[in-house]
Amino acid sequence: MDSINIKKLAQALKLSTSTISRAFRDNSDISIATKERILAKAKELNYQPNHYASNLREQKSKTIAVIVPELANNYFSQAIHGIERVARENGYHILIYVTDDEYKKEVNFIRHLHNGRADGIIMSVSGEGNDHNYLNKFGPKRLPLVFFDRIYEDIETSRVITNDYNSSFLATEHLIEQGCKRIAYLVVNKSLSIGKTRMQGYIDALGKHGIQYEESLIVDCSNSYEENSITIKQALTQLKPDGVFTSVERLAFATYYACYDLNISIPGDLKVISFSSLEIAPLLNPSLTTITQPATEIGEQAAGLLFKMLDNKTDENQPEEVILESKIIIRNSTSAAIKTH
Amino acid sequence: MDSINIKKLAQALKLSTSTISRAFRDNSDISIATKERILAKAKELNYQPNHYASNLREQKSKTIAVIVPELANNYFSQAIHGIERVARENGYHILIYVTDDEYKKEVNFIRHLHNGRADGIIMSVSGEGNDHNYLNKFGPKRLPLVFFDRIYEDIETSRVITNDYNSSFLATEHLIEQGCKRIAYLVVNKSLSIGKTRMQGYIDALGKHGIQYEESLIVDCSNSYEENSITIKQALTQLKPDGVFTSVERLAFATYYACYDLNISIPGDLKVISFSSLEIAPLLNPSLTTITQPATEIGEQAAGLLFKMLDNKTDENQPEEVILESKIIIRNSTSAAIKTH
DNA sequence: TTGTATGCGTTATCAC
DNA sequence: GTGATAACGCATACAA
Repeated sequence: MDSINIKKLAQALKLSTSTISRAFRDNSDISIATKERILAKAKELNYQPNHYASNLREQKSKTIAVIVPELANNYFSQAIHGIERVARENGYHILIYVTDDEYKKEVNFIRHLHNGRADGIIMSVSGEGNDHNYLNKFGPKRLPLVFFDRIYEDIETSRVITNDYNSSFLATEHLIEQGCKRIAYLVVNKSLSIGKTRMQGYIDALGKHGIQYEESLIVDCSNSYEENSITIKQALTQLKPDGVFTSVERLAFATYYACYDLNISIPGDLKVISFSSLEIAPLLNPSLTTITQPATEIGEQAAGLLFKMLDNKTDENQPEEVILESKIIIRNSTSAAIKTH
Repeated sequence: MDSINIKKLAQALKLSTSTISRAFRDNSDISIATKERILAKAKELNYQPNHYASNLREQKSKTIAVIVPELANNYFSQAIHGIERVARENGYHILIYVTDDEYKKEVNFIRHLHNGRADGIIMSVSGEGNDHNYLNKFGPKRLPLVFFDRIYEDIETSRVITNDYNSSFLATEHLIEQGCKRIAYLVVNKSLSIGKTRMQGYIDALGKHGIQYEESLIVDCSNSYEENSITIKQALTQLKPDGVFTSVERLAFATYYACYDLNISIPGDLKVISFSSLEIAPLLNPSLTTITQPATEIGEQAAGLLFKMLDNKTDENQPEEVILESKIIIRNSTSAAIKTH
């Protein structure tokens, strides 16, 4: 190996390795002169303390892992960006893991992260339907963990969520105010906690306005584009709703496509509102009314909570919960006017 | 520390650490019985070989770094997904670095990656305008590097690109065939190699069809949404183009917004085509004609090239170049018909 | 302020 | 087939 290391740098400077080491840590006392001499030479020889050796010594990795169900989704990419920003400020690196909504991958990732590779985990979960007690099996050795958006209710740990119940309630109410009487609710997985909370807001809003809740109007979709296309078209033709509330952006898109195909006019025949962080929602045809979550801020807050835990500023038995507000942005897809643009 | 390590596992089983170690590597000879006994106990105690110790020993990290200009962009998130998939298959982990298009961050990331943290780098560059010779300063110690999409022409290393010249030529020709006579070209940074290549296709297509190239029709935009909005509105009102070709998806969105504000009808008054990987381009108002790059495949191929290098299957002096084809998908934003929708 | 010695957790080499 | 030991590169306790 011709590569540089602390020993060679020490030799080149006729110093000991400990002095070199000190030059790279802030705390230790070392004369400014030698420190500068060392740093200069280090730069010249392109030396950097080996990350793995340092971390082995210090028992921490300055790395956090981010686990998300998908990447090609505006919400998650924005959230990750937020996490990235905060992590970078704190000198941390970020490992990315995508589960593709597969529970097994999630379990696998988490398990393999418990080998020192990461100091903490920020996750939006994928396996609500499954046994997620696996997280408790790590006992006190479990890495600091922060949930965001999609959480496991029964795992005690810090979390950043939005007020989904409220938003759903208001969204449904908005549709009602725009004249909708038969509002379908499209969800990816009814059993997901996020689906349940959002659904409850929908149900309660119906109740408040004296509209009978019909279970058939809950349309359970999947992660497959093709399947959803069929499901949604069936729902539209058979149930004949005059409003659709989708719990995920993807389902709003699918609804749009279905309406194009079926010649259903939005918002004339059908009004659509959706959870979505899409920045170009105003450019859709028609522009989409959205419940927009503060994705970037969610990421930042999640990272903030994790760093608090890493700094031992959080009582383990008192996980923190941050609840952020989403905004309903009304656009043409729920306009009471019949004519589209 | 109550945490588990190889020594404690060895004690618990009354075996030596070497035997334990062997159970976790594939090659060494070890009796099946003890191996299974070890793995079982390991699972029970939740033991995994410490990543940092292993990597310090083996001098590799099983980690690759991905550096991109931005995340909240369909192209990059799809590309990263592709990289992720291939990396995972090979048992590698992924570190993400976002430069926000800042050259300094890029240099900083790269420099700090040369401490063993990553075995290789996949990057779409941000600093074309600057001195990127810094990459050569590492000499033979430079980490294996693969460029994708945005590259430095003068750095010799493997790369995955699309045939931008061709696509631009065809895109421009398409606008001409739809009746455009004054086609503006919107670019983020003229000096970027990717901007230049794409621009040349535009210029040559004009030439082929006997249209005079006007430099004023090249509109140099920035990364700021507000600035671009002003720039584009000015360009539309002053230059009065009847077609716009944008080199980045973001500029097409900005053009749409500008047209909404200025009451310019697309495609009636102005036809728009853009490089874009947006999956919902059909849902825009009007649906957007795109040059769509195979983003996921680009990511997969880039990862593939990197692993080839890591396996020493690439001659260092013979970097590989993969050129993929983009597809032009014609939609309403370039329709010859006057009426939208 | 600087140097010496030790150990972080693992794996490879060499014995047995 | 298994065990003892050195070494990976670094950071700290302690000595000087």
